[in-house]
Amino acid sequence: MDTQLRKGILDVCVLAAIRNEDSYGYKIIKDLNSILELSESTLYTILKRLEENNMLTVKSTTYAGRTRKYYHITEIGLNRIEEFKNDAQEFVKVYSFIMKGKEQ
Amino acid sequence: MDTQLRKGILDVCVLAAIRNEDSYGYKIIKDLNSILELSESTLYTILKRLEENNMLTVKSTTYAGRTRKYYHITEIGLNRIEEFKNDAQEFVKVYSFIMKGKEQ
DNA sequence: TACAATACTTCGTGATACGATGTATGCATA
DNA sequence: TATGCATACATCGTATCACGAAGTATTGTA
Repeated sequence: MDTQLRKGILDVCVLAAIRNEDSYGYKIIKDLNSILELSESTLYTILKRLEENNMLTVKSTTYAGRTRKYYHITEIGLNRIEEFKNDAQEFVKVYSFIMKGKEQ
Repeated sequence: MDTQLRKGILDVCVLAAIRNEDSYGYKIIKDLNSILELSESTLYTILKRLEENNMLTVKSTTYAGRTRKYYHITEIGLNRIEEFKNDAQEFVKVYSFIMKGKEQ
């Protein structure tokens, strides 16, 4: 997929990956893998940003001797997903324009 | 619309705006206005990039004493629009994942 | 004689994805 | 026991991008 378009959905994908249950970096990558390939550097950059924007909270734990950070979505994060619905509708409108060369 | 998502469609929108007939900056803004607001600085940046990427060609003219640059889409530009179709399909897949929390 | 509309240009800034690289542990297997 | 792979997170630097601000110049209009 085109890099720029990708940028528009990565954030929300990560939020969606932790919406139903808390998860951690490595698992998020595996879970998203079938729908969207994503490197570690990219994911951790996004997770950091999402935390700064209060879209998720972090809890550090230790599992089998390894550090593991669990991410939990916040109300603001859930709202972000909802807003994406509207954006997707706009996207479809613009898509129609692009394909048919005319609006609606 | 979210800035990042916007970035993913701006290029293709501009290409779509000149697909059926050559056009110039000021007119492109007016034409796209109903579907997508777009400032001059943004558009001219995009047009320059599209030219550098050989997605369009430019022909300078003078109309009523004012400089007017006509942009003409190339084969590569048309291909870009076609590729966007595939990207849009992927987008829809990812959208389903985000909304339903599951693939397919 | 102002002011709006037309038309294009340049500069600087803040976001962003991502490759490269690094650190550290547990586990299988040769 | 040594090697390599999977797990797990972190940081740095770079390229790309949209966009506001500001500027230049002409035509038409109130």
